[in-house]
Amino acid sequence: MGEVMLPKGGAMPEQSLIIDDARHWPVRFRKNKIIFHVGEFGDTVYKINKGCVRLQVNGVGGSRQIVAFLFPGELFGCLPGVRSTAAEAVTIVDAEAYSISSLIELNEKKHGVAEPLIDAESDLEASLAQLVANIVHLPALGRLLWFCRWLYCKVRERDISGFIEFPMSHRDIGDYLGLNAETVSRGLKELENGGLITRRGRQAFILGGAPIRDCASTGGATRTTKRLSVVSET
Amino acid sequence: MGEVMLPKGGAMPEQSLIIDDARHWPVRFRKNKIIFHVGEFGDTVYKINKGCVRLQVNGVGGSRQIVAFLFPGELFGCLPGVRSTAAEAVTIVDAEAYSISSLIELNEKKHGVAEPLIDAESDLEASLAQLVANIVHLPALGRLLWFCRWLYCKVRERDISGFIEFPMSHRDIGDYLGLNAETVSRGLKELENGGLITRRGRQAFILGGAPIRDCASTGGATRTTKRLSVVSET
DNA sequence: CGCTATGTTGACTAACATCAATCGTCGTGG
DNA sequence: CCACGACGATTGATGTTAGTCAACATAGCG
Repeated sequence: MGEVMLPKGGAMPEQSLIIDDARHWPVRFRKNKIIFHVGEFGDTVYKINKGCVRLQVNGVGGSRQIVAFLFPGELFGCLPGVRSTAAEAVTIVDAEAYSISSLIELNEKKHGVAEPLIDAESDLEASLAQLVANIVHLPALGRLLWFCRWLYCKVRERDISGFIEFPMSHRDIGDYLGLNAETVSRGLKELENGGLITRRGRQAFILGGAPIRDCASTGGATRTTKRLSVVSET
Repeated sequence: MGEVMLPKGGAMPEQSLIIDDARHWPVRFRKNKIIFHVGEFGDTVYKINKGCVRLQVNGVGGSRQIVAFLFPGELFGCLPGVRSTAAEAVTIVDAEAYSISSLIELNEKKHGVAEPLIDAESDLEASLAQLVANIVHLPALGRLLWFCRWLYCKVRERDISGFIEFPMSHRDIGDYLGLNAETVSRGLKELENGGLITRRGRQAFILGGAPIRDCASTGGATRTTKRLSVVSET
């Protein structure tokens, strides 16, 4: 109780290999390309090889709510039927596409095919629920810190000094966390001032010097650690 | 674009009858009884016959985030494996429990068994995404009006004058909409003053005199209809 | 009949959205 | 190679909304 669940770090492509016996083909999407719309009928499952995908819905007044960012090794579009969210490429995306009919066929011959798909949807629901909880109960700084820690677990590509890079814009981050781009900018600056993250250039950062789980106990950030500290009680 | 999706009104028990060939048994939960916890392994699907169930996660600092309210005819716990949310009975609940292994078995003999389950999860994801979007982009009054309209579609039990009753407390509503109980109370009062809803006694209400789709154009509420009007452009 | 949970109302405050202006970077085309 | 334009990031000033704290009312339940 009271802890914030971080997704299991890193992609697990080995688990998804079971489905590779089904018919599949490579696809590539350019930046900001719409992969599928909300409400359209879908019979294709995707597995990301490279890049970052966002799932989103169109909110009121043309606003956009991003509900998930997906990274290599992850599956999306696993439930056949009407798409409950839209999918767009944040960066250039290389993915494998699987036809659902082929997966169903395969599932009848071999058990365990459906499991990665079910797990993917289960994870999506869990992370969505956590997202709502965090948006509602954490202040802007807390949400940003949570996002940075989450991203740090997800993104495996690091440069020589351990920096990772934001694949998405501040506006994307804001549309995910329920903030606007200005607040994202201010918040990241404040986290940097508090020693919780370090930035270099435009969009590279690592979590502050200490190990991840201690990040809230480092730094003398005064008011920042008030409700922020709750986030790191893993 | 820009519209708020309301869930398809009313329960559709006839669709779920396909799964009734699987092994199932009646269960009853008392008010506030925990049906399953988040993170525990689940091999049971439930179909509500009577009452109201909430799905929720425990947020930071002991706070609670409700992610869905479910009503008669609806299924929950459809994905086998680890529960991504907890489930609790809002009222006394009568439900049917189905063992997943029995459903899987049945699915191999007869097609279409999995569809109601998949649809249930698809609906859950869609409504969760809409919930996030509405929490982020609508002010308190807008969220409450959206909730009332949604409830009015869902709850089929009405008394002679068309009133329906809130099954859940103001705190529950607040934990769903990202508001606190005080704001819920104030907001409902303001909606009533604006003629958008009518209350009688503690928790009964109907949507204001006009047909539902015109509810935002009725009433002279001045500032209320500013961003509220967007909600009703169906 | 009292206790507890829930709902209501008021005053105050802080956090974040909004608007606006500026800067930096990248990509394109002359 | 440089000029231009577009997009994203940054910074500042200001206002509104809803959270918080507190007190009280009411209903439900034993």
